[in-house]
Amino acid sequence: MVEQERDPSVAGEDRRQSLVRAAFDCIAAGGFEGLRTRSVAERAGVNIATLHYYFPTKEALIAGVAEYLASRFIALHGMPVRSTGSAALDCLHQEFADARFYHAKHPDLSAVMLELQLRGRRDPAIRKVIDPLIGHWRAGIERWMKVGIVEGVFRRDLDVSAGSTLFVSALWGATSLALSAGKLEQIFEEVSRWLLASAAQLESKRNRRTKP
Amino acid sequence: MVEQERDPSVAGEDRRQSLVRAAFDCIAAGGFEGLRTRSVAERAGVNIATLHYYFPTKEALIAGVAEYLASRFIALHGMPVRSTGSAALDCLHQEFADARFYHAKHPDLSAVMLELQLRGRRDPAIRKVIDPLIGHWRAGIERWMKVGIVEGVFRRDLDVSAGSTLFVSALWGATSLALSAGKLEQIFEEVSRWLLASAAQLESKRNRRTKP
Amino acid sequence: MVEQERDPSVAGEDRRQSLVRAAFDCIAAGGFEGLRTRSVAERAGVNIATLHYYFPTKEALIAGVAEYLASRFIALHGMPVRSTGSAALDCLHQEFADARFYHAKHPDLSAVMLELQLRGRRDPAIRKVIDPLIGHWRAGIERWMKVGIVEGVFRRDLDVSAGSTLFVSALWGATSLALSAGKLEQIFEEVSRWLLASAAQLESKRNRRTKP
Amino acid sequence: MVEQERDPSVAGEDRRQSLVRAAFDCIAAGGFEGLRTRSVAERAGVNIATLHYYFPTKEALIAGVAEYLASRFIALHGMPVRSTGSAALDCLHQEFADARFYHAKHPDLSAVMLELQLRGRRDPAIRKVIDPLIGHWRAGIERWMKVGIVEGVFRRDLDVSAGSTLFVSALWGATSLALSAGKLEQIFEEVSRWLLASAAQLESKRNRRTKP
DNA sequence: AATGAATGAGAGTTCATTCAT
DNA sequence: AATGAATGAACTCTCATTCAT
Repeated sequence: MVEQERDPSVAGEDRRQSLVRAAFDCIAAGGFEGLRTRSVAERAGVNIATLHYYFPTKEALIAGVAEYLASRFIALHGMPVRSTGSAALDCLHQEFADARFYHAKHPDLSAVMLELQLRGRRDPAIRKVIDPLIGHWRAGIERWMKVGIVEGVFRRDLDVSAGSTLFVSALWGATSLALSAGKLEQIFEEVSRWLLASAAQLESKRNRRTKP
Repeated sequence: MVEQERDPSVAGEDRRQSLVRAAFDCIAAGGFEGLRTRSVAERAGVNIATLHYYFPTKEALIAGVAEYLASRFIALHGMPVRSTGSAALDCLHQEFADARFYHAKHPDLSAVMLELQLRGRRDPAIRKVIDPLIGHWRAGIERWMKVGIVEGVFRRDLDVSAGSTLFVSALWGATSLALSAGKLEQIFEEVSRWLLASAAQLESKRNRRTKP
Repeated sequence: MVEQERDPSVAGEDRRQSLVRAAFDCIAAGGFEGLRTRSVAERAGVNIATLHYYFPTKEALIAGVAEYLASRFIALHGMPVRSTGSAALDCLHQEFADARFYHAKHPDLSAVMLELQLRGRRDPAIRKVIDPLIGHWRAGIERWMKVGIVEGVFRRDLDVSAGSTLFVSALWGATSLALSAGKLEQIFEEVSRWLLASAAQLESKRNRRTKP
Repeated sequence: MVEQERDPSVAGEDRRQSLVRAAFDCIAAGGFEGLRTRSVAERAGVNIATLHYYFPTKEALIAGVAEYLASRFIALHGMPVRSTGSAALDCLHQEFADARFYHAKHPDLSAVMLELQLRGRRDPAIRKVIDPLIGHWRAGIERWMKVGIVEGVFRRDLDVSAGSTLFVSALWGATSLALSAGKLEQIFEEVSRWLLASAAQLESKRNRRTKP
């Protein structure tokens, strides 16, 4: 995505970064199947030999992409959702908002994420980066679910371990299936119904949100 | 998975099939990234030129795999789950059972499915096969959700369109993230809590299931 | 040396042979240091991919050259020397004549032999072909030395094991140092003086040879 | 063989020397085929660009190695052999002792010598260094052979020109074929028989040597 | 229907060399 | 004097595809 013209002032770690970014963009555009070191070098505006100066092998470059993705994944967030009165529900809603945000503004991010995760099935080096990322994500969800229960907003009998796994699975599947922003919003409604202590409570929360 | 030894009596459409199956196995084993026509031909026990006699290009072969997958996906099912008294809940439970079944007995099926779906992002020919497959699946879920509502087992206010999408997303994500059979069973509990008209009703259903 | 134009009638084992010969010529011309598979393929009049169809790796090609050399080394001989009355002396003289012959008519043969032998220091696969070749050669010399002793032409106290080793070393060194044909003839005189039972006997033999 | 750690106090001509020595070691270890300027620079503990500051091209570096070899070849000697009473025979015996010495203690020296000599076939710059070296060596042998004749120890009819060539060829061949120390000693016995005026004389010489 | 042989294009990687600093 | 960064050219090897048989 980011076009990178040759720039003599860029050097060292910056050049590494620009190569990783170029590789990232190439993967986003054509998947691993179509990833060519020459294209990456070209996109970064350097010679193919320069790529190998920074990354001895293609694998090393891909590992660099995985790390880069991890950093971007953590850094980016969609617009904050309006409060429902429950910090927990807000937070989970935020996850959906982020997914919409990625889908709309950074489709490459989720594309590369999916590519890496699928490749991770056969590449332990990638698994070592991606699995913790997803694990960390799920753990965060689980923590907020506990908060929601303490808040008295979520069901008492919610199994936070299974629940967070289900939540992550659903969001992952939605990303994988490339659901539209509208669909994402719709299914969040159902997620709310699943989590909230009562339908009545949900309604009161929603009203507060939509009529502030 | 299916070992295919060269058999002189096999001819015509059968040879096509054996090539598609070989390609399927290759994709299951190494993904698209590692798919080599030579490996496919070898696995099918024929010459590489023979492969090209039946499939002019690699793309055509892959399209064949997509169609083959569609047929297998519909045909296979896991062991039937025990009845909960609700045909609808049974059916959705069956979906989870099938996912477990694929995961355990036919990991190649879900692997190839995931590969194809991801590739579909860049390949309209594949999308044309995979998207209807998933759409058909979701529609089936939606129909059963309606039945569940009519049965009086599922919540009245369940949005069957969003609900079926959420259900499919969750199951797809679970497959993609390679959740264990145990985890799958756990998250189905939460899916039940989400769908059922009341927690009490769930309990009564569960009791009937576990103590028949 | 042998230019090889693309010839559709050439196929199978013949093509292998033409590739080996081309590699042989390349090594003769530029040593291992300058051996390029592309040059070999070009010289054989085929595509580089064809070379790899017959020889999966460069190493395999080199092994083929070693075997080819072994066969040529055995097959070729210089003009037969005039008899001195001693079969043994004639035979050893013949060895020198062969060396002259190689030097004059097949300089590539000795060049490749030297290259292979030097490479053998680091390449067991080559040693396995070259060492037996030299060993076989030395054993032949040793046998003839024994004959010479029995004939009464060679010294009684000649140590045939050390002697044959010395003989081979000298001839190998002479080849390596690229001695001229004239020099080779001269040093054979000294070899004769070393081997023969007496100087007188040598003279009488030589007279018989030069004045038949 | 000579490990050369980066030393800031080393400069100018010394740095050149350390690079040449590093190149020498690399050739000894892997031959010309495997000679990489980067490895040489690394071994010398300097940057690859520094190597090119001192040697504009790889060829120049190799030429430097050839000269370095010439200097080392002259400088080194094996343990002095016990006297046989003949200075000439002692000297030739010393040559064999030196060959054994090189073989045992400085295998790199003979390895590089062989590599250079073989490369000299295609590289006039190397020939210009190596040929005089061997010529000088042969001339020395020839001088000692003359001394041996004057001493009355060597045969009167010994052709010192051919003889010295034969001697050098044999020793060169022995080195090339990597004869063991034992074999070298054995073949020297035969060399003695070839050179000495009579077998009786040899025996008397040997007795004097072994029972001093 | 089936194949062995052949290939053009291109893959990842290497290497001697250069250049700004 | 010395170097990190950069590169063009070339390397071995691969692969989908073609073609004569």
